[in-house]
Amino acid sequence: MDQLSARKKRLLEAVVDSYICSVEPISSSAIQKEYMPDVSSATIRSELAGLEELGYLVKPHVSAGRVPSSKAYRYYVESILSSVSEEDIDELEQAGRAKIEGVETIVKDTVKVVSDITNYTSLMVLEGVDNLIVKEVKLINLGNDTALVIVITDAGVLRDKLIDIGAGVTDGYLDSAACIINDAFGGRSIKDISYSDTLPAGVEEFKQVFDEVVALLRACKSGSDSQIYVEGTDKIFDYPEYKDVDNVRNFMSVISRKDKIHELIDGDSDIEFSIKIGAEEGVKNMALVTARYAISGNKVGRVGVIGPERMDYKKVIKVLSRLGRTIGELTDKEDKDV
Amino acid sequence: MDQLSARKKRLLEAVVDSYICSVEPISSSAIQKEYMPDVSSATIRSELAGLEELGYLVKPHVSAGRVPSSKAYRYYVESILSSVSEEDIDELEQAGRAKIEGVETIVKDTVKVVSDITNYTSLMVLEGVDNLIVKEVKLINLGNDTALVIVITDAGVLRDKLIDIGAGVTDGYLDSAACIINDAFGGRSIKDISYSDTLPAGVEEFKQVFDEVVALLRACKSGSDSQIYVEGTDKIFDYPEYKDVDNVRNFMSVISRKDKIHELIDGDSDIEFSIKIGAEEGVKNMALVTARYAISGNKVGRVGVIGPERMDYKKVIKVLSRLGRTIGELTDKEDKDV
DNA sequence: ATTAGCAGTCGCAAGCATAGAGTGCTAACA
DNA sequence: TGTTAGCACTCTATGCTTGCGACTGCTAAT
Repeated sequence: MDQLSARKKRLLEAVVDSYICSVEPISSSAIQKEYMPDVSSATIRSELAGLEELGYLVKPHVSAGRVPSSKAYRYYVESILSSVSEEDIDELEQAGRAKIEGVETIVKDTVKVVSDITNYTSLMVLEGVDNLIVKEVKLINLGNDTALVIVITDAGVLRDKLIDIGAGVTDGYLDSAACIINDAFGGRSIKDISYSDTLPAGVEEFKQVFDEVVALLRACKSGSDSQIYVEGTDKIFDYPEYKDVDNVRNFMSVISRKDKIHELIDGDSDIEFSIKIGAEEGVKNMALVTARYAISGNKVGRVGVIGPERMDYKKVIKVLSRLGRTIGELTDKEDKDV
Repeated sequence: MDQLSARKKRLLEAVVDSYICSVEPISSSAIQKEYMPDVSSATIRSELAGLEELGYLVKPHVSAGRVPSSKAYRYYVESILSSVSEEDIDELEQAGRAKIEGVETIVKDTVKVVSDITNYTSLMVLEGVDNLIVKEVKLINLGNDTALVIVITDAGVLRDKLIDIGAGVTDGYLDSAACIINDAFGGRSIKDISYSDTLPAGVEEFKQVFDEVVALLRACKSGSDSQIYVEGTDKIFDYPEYKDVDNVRNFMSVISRKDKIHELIDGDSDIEFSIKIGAEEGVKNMALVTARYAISGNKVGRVGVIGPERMDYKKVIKVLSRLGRTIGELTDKEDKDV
């Protein structure tokens, strides 16, 4: 990142701030009035020209004011982040609730709350399930040759699924199978489980069930099975950039394609804040801000918002960095409203 | 519905058909060329004027052709339906799969398939869960003072949820509770279960669990808990009417609000095809076509599509009325593709 | 280094003329 | 009475011109 003079920095921030709220090109005189009454607009103009040359600002046309480029937003965000990280970043964390609610409920609540307080479309990606530890696998006979498999991890119930078992299976058979499976997998992390896991010798009769469970656990591994929750899709219509159908379409095509979202945040799973801005980072005319999220101490994925490139980064980052606290207050409040 | 002359009927259908594919106002001469070369455009004009007076057609402006009104679409659909119902309406039905897949999976698959073959946004509403019969309720101790409740109905696993149980609960306690609960509810339909159900005398120790289960079953009753699945949201961008952001916004506001969708189809649960067209029926500039759907013989809700007012009703109705068959072929095909 | 002043550029809205599409009406016709 | 040809009329869409307003970039003076 370039080294800017103090004044250029202030200027750049002024442009971004102004633009974020007005969504119209910012002129030199506007900045002078609101931010720097002590220098003339001409001075500001020449500084702005410098920032433009460096790629931070763009002119829609020659007689218009300046608009921040994606690069400007990135710079802007950088400075917000550096000040936040000194202050306070909580690990975004939901403890306790996991026990009673299950992962899915927490996720849905969280997404809703984030969308409501930021007023942007929010999303949550479950991943990093890899690192959860299998506490127990339960097999429940449902009759009709089917059984329900429940995987319990240290972060709560991870997944349940129906599997087909052979005809005439008894509860006793399932109990034994469960024992064997728990002996094999209990205490292991999901990422360690693979198709090369095989039955211990002497209990070949449980092969079918065993294999089904292995397949299920494998399917939990990141990618193939990871869920994405989106909330507040219609919030984007509040923002003028989405008066343009192309932008809306673009937006929809991102949030409705799981793989696209994964592509965007893949590889950032260890980063506190992952921030993607603009076409160069895969989100044309948009920004995607996500933060790491944990339930009962286990990193399970990322929460964040997606919206216009000129989104209110300060607010979003603040909300995300305090989510653990905020969510408690917010859900309490909502319970009363409803 | 008005009684139209045979020629007016043909004419009206011609206009709707043309408009459905061109999405541009239809002129008298265009109709003459394509549908009625045996009469002059002047004759057609005077007939069209009649249809306009009856409210079936609208002119965007005086020197434009005609565009069908919502009323015209309703008439059009009526005639399609009457011909279909004579032919073949299968009960939309998924049997067998329920056993192994669970309700949710089937629903998700169905919605996807409908969206893919119609090329419209499709949705499915689970309701009428009321009529399912409780086969069994299972309680599974997960440790940490929590238990998993699984409700098994004649249509498969309906719902599972974690509940909080008192400390120090044993498996035996849960087994006994399950017995009592099954004695109370087994074989009954969900709609019959209410808060006035109380524990039999002499087993007050199970009150907490019992009450939790009642609450859960109550929550399954229509409305409070009914799920809506939507697929293919971005399909609408293929249609020119959604070049207009207001329409998109409108569309989004419908499909992202559960209550709105319910409002629209509430009361139609027994109707084979529920078709809502235009503002007068709650969907401005849109049409919503849904059909009854059953899993293993139990009516569980409705599947359908939502799209522009001038959607391809023939195709949609055909797809929906044959869904049972189609879905089999389609999913087979997809499995190969993927 | 900063500034005032000014020329230059561009977008945007309004005004106007024109071409094209389609209708409604009327009078004649079968 | 239903149908038709012909014509006047209306309205949209497009392109062109013009003037205004909003900025900027440059230059010369401080």
